[in-house]
Amino acid sequence: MDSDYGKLLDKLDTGKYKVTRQREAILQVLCDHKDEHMSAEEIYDRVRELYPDIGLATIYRTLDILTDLHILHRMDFGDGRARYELVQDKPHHHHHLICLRCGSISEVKDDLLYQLEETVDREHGFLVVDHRLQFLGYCANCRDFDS
Amino acid sequence: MDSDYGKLLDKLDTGKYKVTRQREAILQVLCDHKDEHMSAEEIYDRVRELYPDIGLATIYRTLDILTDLHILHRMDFGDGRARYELVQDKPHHHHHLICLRCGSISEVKDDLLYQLEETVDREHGFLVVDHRLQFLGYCANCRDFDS
DNA sequence: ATATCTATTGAGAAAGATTATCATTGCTGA
DNA sequence: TCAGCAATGATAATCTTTCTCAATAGATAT
Repeated sequence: MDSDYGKLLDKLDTGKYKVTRQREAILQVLCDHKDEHMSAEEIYDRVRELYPDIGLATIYRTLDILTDLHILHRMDFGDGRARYELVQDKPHHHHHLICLRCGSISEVKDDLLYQLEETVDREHGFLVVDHRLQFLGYCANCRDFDS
Repeated sequence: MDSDYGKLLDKLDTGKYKVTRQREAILQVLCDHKDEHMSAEEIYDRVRELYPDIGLATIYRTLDILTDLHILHRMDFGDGRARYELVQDKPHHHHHLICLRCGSISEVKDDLLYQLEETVDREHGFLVVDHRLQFLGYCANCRDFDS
């Protein structure tokens, strides 16, 4: 485990921000659901099991902070709400498979895009710092259904 | 020109939908600004120059229809609003370069992703029907600035 | 042309996610 | 203990998009 609860706490506790019980609870939830791509609302629901009186605004504020600290990645899958994912220590580039039927989101590892980024730099003078690649289609469970 | 105003009108006039003056004005604007990636609000502002009394709801409704008819592509660049692009006759796959400084959006043609889609099918059983690829970085004009 | 039948429209309300406001709470350090 | 200040919770506000509904306008038959 390269980003368990203890390490996340350390990343947050750098003097700039206080380690409060609300923030601890949020980190705990993120850590317990590493592989899901939760929305703010989903995180909110789960944090309230640990800290029932937390406010939604605190969730949003904390997610902003964690994103600034590069503890979290904010992603947009086009469903009208942001989703969050823990940043891994080794920045393994991966892409997302979004099922158009059941909405499931899974991942593919891949680094094939480096050559493409070079082309973009060379031919368009565009300096790439990040990319987003999403495949839309039907997952293994859904591809054999009609509708 | 493979998708000028006349052709667009024909695509809309298939019996399922009526060709109204509002819809004509919207098609005109889309046609006159082919290479921009306009939001609904931007389209609204431009259509009002041709048809001042049009309502915003009509813009949204028409963009929905045009998207259903595959005349338009709805895209999400993560800035909190949908953007639209005319579908070209030949489906040349292209990706978007989004400048983090000035917000400009330009395009790269590329088909390098086919092999990746095959891999995704073979190794994950995921049937790809579309993809979204966006590069984030700094365009030629902005890459030499500090902030 | 006229009447008729619907699809379409415009205005405004409503929804849903996110951000801003502000009084209150609770650390922290002298 | 007290002062100072970051953090919090409740709620209002914002922003894009969708919904509702009465009024309008296009197409067709007369």
